Amino acid sequence: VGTILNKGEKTREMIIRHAAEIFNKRGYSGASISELMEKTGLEKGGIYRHFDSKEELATEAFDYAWSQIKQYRLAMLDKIVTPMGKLRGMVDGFLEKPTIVSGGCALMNTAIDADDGNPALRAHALKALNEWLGYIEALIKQGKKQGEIAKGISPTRTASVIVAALEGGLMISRLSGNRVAMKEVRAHLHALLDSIATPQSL
Amino acid sequence: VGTILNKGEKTREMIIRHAAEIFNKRGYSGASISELMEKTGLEKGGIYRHFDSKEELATEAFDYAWSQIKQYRLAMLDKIVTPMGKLRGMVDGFLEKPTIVSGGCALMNTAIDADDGNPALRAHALKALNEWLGYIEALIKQGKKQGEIAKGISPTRTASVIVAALEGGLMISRLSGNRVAMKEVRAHLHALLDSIATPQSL
Amino acid sequence: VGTILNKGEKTREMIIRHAAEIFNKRGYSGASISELMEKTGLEKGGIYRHFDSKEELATEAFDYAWSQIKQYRLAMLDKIVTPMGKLRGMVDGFLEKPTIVSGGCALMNTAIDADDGNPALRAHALKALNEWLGYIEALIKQGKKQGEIAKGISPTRTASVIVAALEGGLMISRLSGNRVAMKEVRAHLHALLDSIATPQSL
Amino acid sequence: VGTILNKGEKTREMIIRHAAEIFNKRGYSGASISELMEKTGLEKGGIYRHFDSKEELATEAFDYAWSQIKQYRLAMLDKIVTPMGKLRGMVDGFLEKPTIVSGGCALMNTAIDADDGNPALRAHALKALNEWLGYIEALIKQGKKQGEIAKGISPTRTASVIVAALEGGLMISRLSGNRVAMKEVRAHLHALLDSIATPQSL
DNA sequence: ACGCTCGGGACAACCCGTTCGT
DNA sequence: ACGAACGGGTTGTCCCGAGCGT
Repeated sequence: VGTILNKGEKTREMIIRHAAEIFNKRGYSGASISELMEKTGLEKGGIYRHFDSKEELATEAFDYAWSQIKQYRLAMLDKIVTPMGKLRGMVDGFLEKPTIVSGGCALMNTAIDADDGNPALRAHALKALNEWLGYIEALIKQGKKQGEIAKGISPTRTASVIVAALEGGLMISRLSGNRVAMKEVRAHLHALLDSIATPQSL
Repeated sequence: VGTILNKGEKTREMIIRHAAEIFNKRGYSGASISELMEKTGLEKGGIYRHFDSKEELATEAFDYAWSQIKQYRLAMLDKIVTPMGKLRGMVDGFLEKPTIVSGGCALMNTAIDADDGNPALRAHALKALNEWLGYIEALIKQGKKQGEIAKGISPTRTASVIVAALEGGLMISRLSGNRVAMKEVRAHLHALLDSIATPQSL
Repeated sequence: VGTILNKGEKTREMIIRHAAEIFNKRGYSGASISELMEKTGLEKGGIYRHFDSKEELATEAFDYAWSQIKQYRLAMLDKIVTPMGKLRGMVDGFLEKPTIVSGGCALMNTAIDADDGNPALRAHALKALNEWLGYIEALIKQGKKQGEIAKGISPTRTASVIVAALEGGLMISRLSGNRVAMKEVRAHLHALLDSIATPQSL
Repeated sequence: VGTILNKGEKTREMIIRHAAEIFNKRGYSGASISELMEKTGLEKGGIYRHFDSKEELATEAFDYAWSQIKQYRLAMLDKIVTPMGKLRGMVDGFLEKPTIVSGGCALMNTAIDADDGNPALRAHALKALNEWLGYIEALIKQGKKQGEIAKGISPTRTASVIVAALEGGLMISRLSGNRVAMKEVRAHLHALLDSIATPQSL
């Protein structure tokens, strides 16, 4: 962002950008270097100059995808000030734009793809998940401190439920080919948020 | 089950059984016929005698996995009579035994794996999903008819939320390596079920 | 022909009939037992009961094809009495019906297919070729004896030229997709036959 | 020829050279990439780098074989000036060196091999055939213009007959294992050429 | 005797990720 | 950054035999 990159670094970033999409669509073993060659216009040698192996490429691609997702989702919540507002905005954002990198949610895709074998990739996905959960938990705590959210509410539970419902809803919607499940999940989560808000904050 | 199978049909079923596990663990393109050869003890000729292609094998393997899951989950709920009881049992069953076929939930795995490319497999997963959603919706309707569930409750929403939360929770738990998320989701869903129950039924 | 065949022999003959067509179309290595299975409606075991190997099948199929060709071509010449008439009839017959077994001339196909490797098949083709050449040579000799063909004419040369021109013409015609070459060859061979006839016989 | 080739192009040409021989000997389906690997000393990857498929390899191999044949046959006729002389030289050349690429005449082999299925290869063979026929027809026309060949002679017929007889004769000779038929055909074609020559040119 | 069911194992064509010299 | 080559992997087809049932 604003960083000045020399030629090699720009190429590397360009490769990662295309790789992120390919890995997200095809999965680790379904992705192929040849498809990456086509998309980037580079030869194999040109790719392997920047990465030692497919696995390294995959992890960097995931990190890139996740950083894009974070950037987009957080930017959306930037102008909202209250924790509760941010939580509602996050839920709505998932319905409006469920997919940042084409191919679905990179976190879920990678989690499912890497959970048997490929521990390196799995670790990166886990880190991303914990960032997300942690962000929500922090919002809950902040909301409680600010009197916006009731004292008894468990940050862990709320975070788990929100992430689970959003991801599960996205999976259903993508498989069904419609947004029905996502909309239902959104309505449910708004109701959940209503229920954890303090009376005076409503 | 009690069916009498001749030799070929037994072999075919044995292949599918192993294939279900392999496909569920590795995904479609990560699965290889050679691994299936090792597991079954058969040579290629012996496998391809029963299936025309990897894709046919994959769809049959998924169908088998799904039938196993249904059978197990439904058997668990067999002795429960009320719709609400069945719903609670379903939620609890997911925590107690989240995985029937090793490698995770075959439905979610296949949904994620097949959503870009492989429309045949995707169609089978979609059918399974709709069976599940439909089963829950039917329980809700039945509960309403029996006065156990409040009239205003939307079967579609409830079904979507339950499935989404369970699957999303499972994804989180598998990635985290612990059952925290699953437990939180269970608690949340029980609260949801409490909230849709009629006062007198509690 | 008129022979009474029991069940096994009838099946065997039926297999050969289909095999002749397949081998003639696809060549030895291009032909596959599975295609033969489809055509015959038999399973592999049912085929291999009657033949020990693909090679045996191929040679028997060729012999069958050649016998069909001979039968057809000779029957056509049956009512013609003079040697010269038979020669002209043979040339004309090639234009009218260049192919008895579908896929082209079995003799040429097999000769080309088997000339590198597959000596058994090659031997059968050679035998067939010699039969044909011998038949023509015999006609020439008979024609000379009967005063229909000039004394100085070489049977070997005439036979070689006729067979070569007919087969070469057929190859050209099949490749071109039209009968031009066959017609030119026929005209030429008729001129050749004119030139070897004795003056009084014309 | 005098072209400067870089490494890849040299390898590619080397592969084609070996492929031409293999395809000419074994036919399309009888040829195998493994044999090509042995002959070239390359591994699979090294071959498939230069060609996308067996079919592409086969057509390029045929084109190469045909170019070799043309080059040799035409070089032989280079010092001969009259059309009639070139025709006689062509006929004689076929007896002296009937085969340029080992395995027989690539044109006839490919024509027979590809006439059922493999339309791409067939098209290349057809093009080659038409080049040859066209070359002879051009010689005939030129000979007529120069008064060396009688006016009434049909170029098409003469070309068809010459090619048919040569190819047919070659087939017989290769099958018989001797040159008898080729010699007879040569004698016959010389007589044919005598007969179409104008009196004064003899 | 005949035909089918089942399986073996070699081999087919082709693509993979990767390395290395230039 | 490319171009060339490697070698092991992929799915799938080949021909064939052993054994069962009719």
